[in-house]
Amino acid sequence: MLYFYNTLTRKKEFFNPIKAGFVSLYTCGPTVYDEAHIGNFRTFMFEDLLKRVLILSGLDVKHVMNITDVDDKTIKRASEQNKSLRELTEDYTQRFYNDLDWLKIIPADEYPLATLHVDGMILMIRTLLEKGHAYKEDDGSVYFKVDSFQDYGQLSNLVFEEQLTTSRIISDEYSKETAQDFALWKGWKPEDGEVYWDAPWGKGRPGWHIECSSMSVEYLGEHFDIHCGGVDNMFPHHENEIAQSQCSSGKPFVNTWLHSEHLMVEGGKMSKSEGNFYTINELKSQGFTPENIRYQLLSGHYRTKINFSLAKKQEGEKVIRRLGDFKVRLMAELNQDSQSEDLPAEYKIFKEKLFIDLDTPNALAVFFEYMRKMNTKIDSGLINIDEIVSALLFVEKFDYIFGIIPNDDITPDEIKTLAKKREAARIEKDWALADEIRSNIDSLGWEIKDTPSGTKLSKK
RNA sequence: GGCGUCGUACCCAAGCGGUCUAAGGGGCCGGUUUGCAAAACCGUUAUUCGCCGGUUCGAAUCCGGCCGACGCCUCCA
Repeated sequence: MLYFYNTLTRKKEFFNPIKAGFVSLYTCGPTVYDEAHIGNFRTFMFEDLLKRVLILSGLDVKHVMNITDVDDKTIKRASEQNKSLRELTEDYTQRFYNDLDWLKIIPADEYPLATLHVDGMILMIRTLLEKGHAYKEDDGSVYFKVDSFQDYGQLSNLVFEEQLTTSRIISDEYSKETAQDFALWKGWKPEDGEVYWDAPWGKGRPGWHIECSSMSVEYLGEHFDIHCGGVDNMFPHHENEIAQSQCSSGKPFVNTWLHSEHLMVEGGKMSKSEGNFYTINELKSQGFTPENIRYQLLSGHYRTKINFSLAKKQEGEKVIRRLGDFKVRLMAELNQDSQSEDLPAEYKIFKEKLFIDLDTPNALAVFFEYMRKMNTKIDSGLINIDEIVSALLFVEKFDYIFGIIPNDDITPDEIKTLAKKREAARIEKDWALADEIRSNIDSLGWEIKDTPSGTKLSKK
């Protein structure tokens, strides 16, 4: 039983896929004119979480994420750097994939590039023109006629007559009938250089919103289950997608819209135009691990603003170490065979938390309490093999969702050899030598712990 | 100006009218355990939920006002 907060209705709703057992999921991807920042990845991480929870619940997911590889910014950046549009966007797209991989985000099934799907967009624009939802301007641009779609504003809950005319609207360089009309097609201008496609109404390039409408239809059909993005995409991007898609197909577009809140940095929104952002590479060089970033991003609920902070890094390190130690401890107790495949009762509660609008903070709390309970049992020696096995199964499920338990043995041989020498010294009760070796290991960046189940090494 | 979110311990963060003398995590301090250290475990850290009123038998939770932070109103995850 899955429930999600649907932006369209502003309520938590029971999730019922269009086709039983299958979910069609579209998530707005990056504009590849620069490296993505941690704020962007908050959204991609949330979408990954959503996908993992859908899969955990037993559904098959088809996930499509677009890559915006043509727009004002990409064209501008390419020309500044004296590169072709293709060179620039391929580079940043690759970096984006690398960052996703590093963060342990499950890849989408499809990453359609806007530039390879212009034909579909032209078709959709033609339909909109034919149906009277769009009009051409003298410069070769085509605009969507917002007045022609009665439900415009339903997602973002905006009433346009009352809107303040902001400087951005006033300075809008395109001519159109009414301020809120938006571009489906942008007529070619000299600064676009080589970047243009031929359309029946003249050469130019697609507007931003049309790519998602067109590509989602192509990969998921006219009517699909879930569409998500950051809150800032609610308006205008998603609002415009709804308008385009519903007017062209005459059918409902998306059943469930999910939006993640912004990531803040020093109390303000992280954004490229403000210049206050961290890229993944910057965080890497600050010593962040993927697990630590995942912990920071997943320990708050996706619909609340969270502040990304270096201060929370220590907290993350501690939590990750505890979880890793717990897993190692369970493995060490795994000394007999067991046929048990049962998960502990707490797993059911854990799942229920996640199934109600991705409640990661409470799911974490459930797991931590369980972990404490199990540690106590192991301490007391009153644990049986079935409990160990089911705990390990729970750990596996837990980490499938959170992905914050680091991968196993990465200890270099040099350190292992030292640890063995120290073990020998300890058996001889040569504490001085044992301590000397320990401090030696310490200075090499590794920590040694003597536990009831043996000596353990971990990276500091 | 319009729409909207948030303000809970030293820090992060649940809570959505009674089970709240408020979960979970980090930190601090004290303890058990241990060759020492670490880990693990136990205890301690909010009679109180930005402030002021109201509704109610009952409010962190609902309503009103105020203060403060933040977001959207066509670049934006």
